[in-house]
Amino acid sequence: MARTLEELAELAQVSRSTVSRVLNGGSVKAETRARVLSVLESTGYRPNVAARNLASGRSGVVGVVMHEAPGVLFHDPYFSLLFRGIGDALADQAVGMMLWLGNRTKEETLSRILRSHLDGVVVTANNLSDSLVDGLLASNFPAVLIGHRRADRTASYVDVDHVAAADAMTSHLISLGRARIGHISGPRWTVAGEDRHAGWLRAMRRAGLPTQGLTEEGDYTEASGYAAASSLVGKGVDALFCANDRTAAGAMEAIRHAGRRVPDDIAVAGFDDLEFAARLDPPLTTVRQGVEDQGREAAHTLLQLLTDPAGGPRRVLLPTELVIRQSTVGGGSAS
Amino acid sequence: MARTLEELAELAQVSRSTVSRVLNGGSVKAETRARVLSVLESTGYRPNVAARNLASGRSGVVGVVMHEAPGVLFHDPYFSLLFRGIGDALADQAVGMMLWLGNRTKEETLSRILRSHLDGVVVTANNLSDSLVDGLLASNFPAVLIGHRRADRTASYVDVDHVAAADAMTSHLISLGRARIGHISGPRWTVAGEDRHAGWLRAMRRAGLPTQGLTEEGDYTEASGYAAASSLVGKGVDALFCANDRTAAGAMEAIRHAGRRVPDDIAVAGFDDLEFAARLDPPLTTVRQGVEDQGREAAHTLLQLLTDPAGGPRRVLLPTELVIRQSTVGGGSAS
DNA sequence: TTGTACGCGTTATCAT
DNA sequence: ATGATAACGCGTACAA
Repeated sequence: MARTLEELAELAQVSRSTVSRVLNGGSVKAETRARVLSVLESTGYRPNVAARNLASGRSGVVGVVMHEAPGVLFHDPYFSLLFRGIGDALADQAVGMMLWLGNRTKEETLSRILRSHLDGVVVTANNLSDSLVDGLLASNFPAVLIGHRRADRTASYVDVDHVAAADAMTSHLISLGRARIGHISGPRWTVAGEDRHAGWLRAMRRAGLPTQGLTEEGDYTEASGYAAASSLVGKGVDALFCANDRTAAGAMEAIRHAGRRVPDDIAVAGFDDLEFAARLDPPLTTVRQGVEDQGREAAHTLLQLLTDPAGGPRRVLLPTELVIRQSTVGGGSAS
Repeated sequence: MARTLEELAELAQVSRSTVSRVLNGGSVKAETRARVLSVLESTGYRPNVAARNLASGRSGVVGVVMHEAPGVLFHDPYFSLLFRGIGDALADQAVGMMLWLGNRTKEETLSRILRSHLDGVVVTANNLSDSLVDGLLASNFPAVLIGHRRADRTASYVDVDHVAAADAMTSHLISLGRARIGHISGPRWTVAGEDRHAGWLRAMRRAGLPTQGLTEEGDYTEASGYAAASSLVGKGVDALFCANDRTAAGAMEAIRHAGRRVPDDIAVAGFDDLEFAARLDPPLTTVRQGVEDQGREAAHTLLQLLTDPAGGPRRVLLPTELVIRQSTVGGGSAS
């Protein structure tokens, strides 16, 4: 049960430095490396995090900032999945985290973070403009954004390509022969709201289809989906692409109440592929985005950023997947 | 902008050790202390966490274990509030945390925690028996439990006195002249389910009231409240004490559907005082427990435990508060 | 009461 | 490729 590099070195008949090198990827003769690795393995050595941090000038703790109202934060599976991904990845690398959940004002949170000796932060920010993000970036604090894009190219972020995914979904609807395809967007001051709308618009224009009057702005809730759909149904849409699954659920309800059928009269598509989407009647066609993966990836990206700061900003776009179900392709549903 | 003890020492014309002493509460001459403190203040010094941890043999990171299914974990405001409290308190003390949210099996989680060089853990465990808790305690790992009581006196925990609170609420109903008071409990293998039931039973027996056939076991959901209440209404209850607010909401629904009125025919009380409780019709009488405070207190307790391990296990019972609203005392509601 | 000196376990910079 | 050795910043016996 060797506890220190020193002891390992003795067991492997090498110096501390060599052991440290094999641990951190220095250049070591293959034979020596193998010997050290076997000792490493047999002793179940775990490096002392505090010592490592001290020597390398880090704190070993990164911040996780989700500055949201408690209701939003914990009612939306999006954040919960993000949490799992981030927490899991960090725990895996034995790095601690500090949570900043909006218990205070953004200014207060920002100044605390900057003083907190954190190595870096993972920040969720769904709004196009966010003072906390601005402040963080302005101070050159190592940060990885989730669900946030910026015009400039200085920020590191992890996201999905909302525009491309929305375009793909809209194209799917078009390929089914639908022509009056409405869109219920999220708030246009959010990244997802704006970008998914842009994707819809792009696909529609490319196909030469009308877009005028076919957009309603919602707020990601079932209620807003219901209201928006009620209005759009009156405008004779034959398909609805909704900004998220919850909105789509509300829209399907409205369509049903209007005496129309899904998908026969109006096809409906969502975004997220939350668990309930597959259990709707009919099951919802939607875009699957691996939220937990986004969290995990963001943590990894931050750790890389810290390991190699010279590498410049990292921009990671995770893939999405079209999940085609009966809400667009029919399939003998009785409803 | 002094960064190290050394620099501070120079500024204050004392030695490193003296500065360290005023920081950690050693004995220092008042005059000297004042001088050091003023330097401390003016420089905005922040100790290097890594160095401190290394010197004192800690890791500076504590675990937060909420081994629950994602649905439960993030749909229940209980956990979200706990999170805020714990995270806030830890961030305040500049200590990091590592999240263990049940991404793996309990065995895997346990073994990882034990190898993770964590200083201690805060664990939520609502079940009377939990293998993760057992394993943690068996290995003498510094731990503070939340919402978990144990027969033995070796564990540290933070909780509210469910029995006393349930007794108080039941007594409130009794004082209103109600005599056939039913109880819809949580699952009896949970601490809250068992203890709140015990409190109800205690109050009823003390008052010499009947309890036979007046209990139904629910599972904290609205649906179970509805079902249980439907059954109990048939048994002629004139009051219902429910294990939590959600159950109470379901119960009120059932009572209304049965053509009875709240509170005129049947008084209803809940437990938790979640946000929606006050907005029910009629507003719900319930027991307020400061969940966020429990989280904050648990974090503090753990830090104390780590600072002074000789102090033995800490047991903290936080106060609860009876919140009397119209669901028990009437008050001119038209419904 | 105060200061000196050593140790904590790594990483990083030198020689070799 | 490998091995000494010097930091890293703090706590703390021990000495004064």
